[in-house]
Amino acid sequence: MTFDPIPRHSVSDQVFGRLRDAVVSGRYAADEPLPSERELATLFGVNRHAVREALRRLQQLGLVKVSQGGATRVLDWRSTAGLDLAMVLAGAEDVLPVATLGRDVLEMRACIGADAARLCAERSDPSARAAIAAAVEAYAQAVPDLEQMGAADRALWRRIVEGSGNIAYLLAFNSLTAGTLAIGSVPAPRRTAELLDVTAHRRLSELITAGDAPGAESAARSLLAVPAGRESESTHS
Amino acid sequence: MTFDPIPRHSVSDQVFGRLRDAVVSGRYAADEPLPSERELATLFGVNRHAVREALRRLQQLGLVKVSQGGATRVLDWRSTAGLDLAMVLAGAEDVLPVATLGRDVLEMRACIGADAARLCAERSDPSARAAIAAAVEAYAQAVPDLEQMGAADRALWRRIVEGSGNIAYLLAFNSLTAGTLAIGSVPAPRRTAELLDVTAHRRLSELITAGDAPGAESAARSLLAVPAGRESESTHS
DNA sequence: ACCCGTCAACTGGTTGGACCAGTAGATGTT
DNA sequence: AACATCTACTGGTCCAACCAGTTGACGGGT
Repeated sequence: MTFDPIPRHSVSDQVFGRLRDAVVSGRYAADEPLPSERELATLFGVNRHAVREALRRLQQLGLVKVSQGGATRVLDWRSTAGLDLAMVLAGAEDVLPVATLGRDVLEMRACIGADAARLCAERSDPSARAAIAAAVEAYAQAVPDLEQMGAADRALWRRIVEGSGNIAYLLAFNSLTAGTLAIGSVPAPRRTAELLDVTAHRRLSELITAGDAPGAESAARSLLAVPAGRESESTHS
Repeated sequence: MTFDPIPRHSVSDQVFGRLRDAVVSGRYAADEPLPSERELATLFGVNRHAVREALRRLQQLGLVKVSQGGATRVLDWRSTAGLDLAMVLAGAEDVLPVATLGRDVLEMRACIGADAARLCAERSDPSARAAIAAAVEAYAQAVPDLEQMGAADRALWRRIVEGSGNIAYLLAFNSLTAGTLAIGSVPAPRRTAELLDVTAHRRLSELITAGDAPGAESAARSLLAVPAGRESESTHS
């Protein structure tokens, strides 16, 4: 039994969360002006500075556009927000109108994972390959404990993505694994099956070490394949 | 000749830029504490609130970890930053130690574009396919003007990614196209060749409309293929 | 000599209020 | 109706103070 630290959100964090949910859930239409900073401050019962810090973060995410003199307007996040929104969306739970986000993340994970494995087999250096082999071993060691295997699996994929030498893939990997999204919200049986397939993981590592790019790609692809049909269950209207 | 608006950065924006560059360029090692907010404020000659807003944005990007009572520590952005860092990195120019970022973005674009085309052919609805066909036409209309073609091309791909129904792909697409990164910093001759191939674009649209998933995928893949070798030139040590 | 509680000197978090700067709409003139 | 102007907003910045945690040094205990 492990104790999770009690989450202590600062005032501006909470304001951020509220505004994020309001924007993402579509309570404000695109281009609609948000209440003024002073107004939000009184509405939330906090100081204006706290509101400003929250708005800065929303701006950073691409959810709003603030402009001096004019009102702060809501943006259409589908066209302006970056992938980082996915990790912050995990905290929004079923507020958002996208119940398929879990499937989407898995699909992207499969797509990038396969290509990263290919590139890794193509151009990783010996030390990176050694790290991958070691990660596979650590993964095999953890075999009975599912939670531990999950962590080891993630560490292994990180090594592979690092080995691909593609910074964009690495950053995307971070976006996809951060938050409890990919891990917690999709504990599907398929995920368990993937985790248990130690042999396939070993084989993937061997293919990469052998420099077999097409082989590594297809091995990774079949390992990460998203189960067809049976979309993740929706919890809202 | 069009006039770009003169960029007017607020104080906190500038502080953000400086700190971002300092962190990304590795001037601060991972886990190293940043100077205190009060100290930074006097160093930059600005108010503490401006520094705080900048730090909030850095935290949002995954570049630093602030904790009350303790110092604000720099994180290893390779393991904590999300894909959004890519769009902000465009402003960092040659500050960062990764000269291959342009190639990386193109690789990821190809990877996601191909899978999005596949999914789009698989499960897009008629209206989405009509939008794609229309976008192709608009693209063909712009044929002499390279700049206009670039814009139309981006609009077309957006339609395709939207048609894939994958939110994660859409957000990643935003991350990759935002900033002048993918567009400006890689005006390679290859890019021009891709833009001029109107026939291939038309064919891709037809394959999607026909619901030919494998065909659309391979068409997209060959259209987006990143040129081998000849890494983007480096402008720093 | 070592261990451990206490306390002071940091750190970030929050508040209030004041003023600057830019925008947009109402106002009044032509 | 068209236009300049002026006012009442908007966000941007600053100051100054205080709250709330963390850290490490100091000193009394064992």
